[in-house]
Amino acid sequence: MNAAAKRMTQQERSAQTQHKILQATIDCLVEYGYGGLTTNLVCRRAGCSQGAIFKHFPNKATLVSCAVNELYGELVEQYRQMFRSIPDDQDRLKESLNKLWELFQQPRLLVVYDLHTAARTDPELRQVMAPKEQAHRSSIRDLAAELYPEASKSPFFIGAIDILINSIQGAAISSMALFQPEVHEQRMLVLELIGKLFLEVAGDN
Amino acid sequence: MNAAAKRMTQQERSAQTQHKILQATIDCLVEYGYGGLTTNLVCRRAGCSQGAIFKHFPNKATLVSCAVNELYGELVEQYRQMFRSIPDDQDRLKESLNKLWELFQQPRLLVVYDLHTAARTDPELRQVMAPKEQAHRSSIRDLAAELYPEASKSPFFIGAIDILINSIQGAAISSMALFQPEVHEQRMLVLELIGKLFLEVAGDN
DNA sequence: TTAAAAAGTGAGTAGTCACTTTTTAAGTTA
DNA sequence: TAACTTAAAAAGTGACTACTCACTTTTTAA
Repeated sequence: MNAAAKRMTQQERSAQTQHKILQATIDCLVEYGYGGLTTNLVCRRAGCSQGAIFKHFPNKATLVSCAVNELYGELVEQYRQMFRSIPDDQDRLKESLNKLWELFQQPRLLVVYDLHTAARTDPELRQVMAPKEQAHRSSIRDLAAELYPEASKSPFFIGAIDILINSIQGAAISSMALFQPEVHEQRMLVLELIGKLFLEVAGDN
Repeated sequence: MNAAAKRMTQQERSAQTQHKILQATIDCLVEYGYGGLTTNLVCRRAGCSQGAIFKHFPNKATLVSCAVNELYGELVEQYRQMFRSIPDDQDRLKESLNKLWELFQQPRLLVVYDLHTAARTDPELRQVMAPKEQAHRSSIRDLAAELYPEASKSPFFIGAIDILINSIQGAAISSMALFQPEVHEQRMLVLELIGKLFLEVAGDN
């Protein structure tokens, strides 16, 4: 089959299957959700045996934990790249909000909400998620402060960022149960209002 | 045991156990989440046999669907009562926002978010949740329009309500994974900002 | 009083789950 | 090369799942 992968060191071999397993776990989370995640599905998608999973990860909880690590890392990197690509002109705020909205609707982030809600009744998962979400939030705040240094001095700044994230996040979650069209209609209104709020905050100080 | 419950009509008997089962289902959803819901747990909490569940509900999906119906009904009734109790003075807006925040943090509503995220990867559940959430949202909008008739004429009104709900909802979901303190600190800031936004919308027209 | 109907019971079924144990293959070192 | 070590595959294991079914108990109708 795979003619390219011929001779590898044990370390390379091990690292490769570990990576395959983690990516497969994320894929399964996207497709089946946390509730539908099984080690069987993961190993089939990774193209390895079930035993291989337990060779690298002592149990399912650890597997999920490591996958979450991987996922958050990828997401934060994605933000940085995306925001760096926004030109520094008048429409920067509008562009930023638009991009952020898109980012928060993407399947990979929907998984994060899935994990959050599951964490409510799963203490072990909660312990994993708490620090990840903390770091995630503050990296978004830092990014916003970098982009809008003048606004970041306002005492309302952090609050405004949190409203922004929460409302985008809340919209994303509602849209999981709701069907899409209405949410998209609302998008413009929501973004306009948040924009207003932001300008007010920025001018407040 | 239950000396009071002696002679009942079949209809009464049936209705009573059906109600017990639905309440037990909601309780289990609160305590164990959607992912941890089992018919075994439900029947033990309801104090009946597992067979009784399947006498009244053809399968687990239908059981959950009926429990969701019950839950949403109770929640909407709760809103109405709560908002009616707010005095019509200057601080009404602030009071409303405070109450709303508390409402959305209560365990029974956290279950709803759980169901929303589960609905993403569970088409059957999604079909159940979609109309319920639609009705839920519009009943909140109606309630807000009743309370703030002048603001409700603004073209931004619905958008503002949605930001409000989404951001409170988003905060509630983050707080499931996060630990509590930080969220509570942010609460005042968030509510103050949303209040500003509201006043602006109200005066906009 | 008695027959029929409805409600409720609880052991049983097939299937799935996370995880283990045993076996085979691949890579490393003498 | 042969002896050894590690990785992965294959084949379990027991616990738990939703759901069923033969049966008992309670209510209704004749």
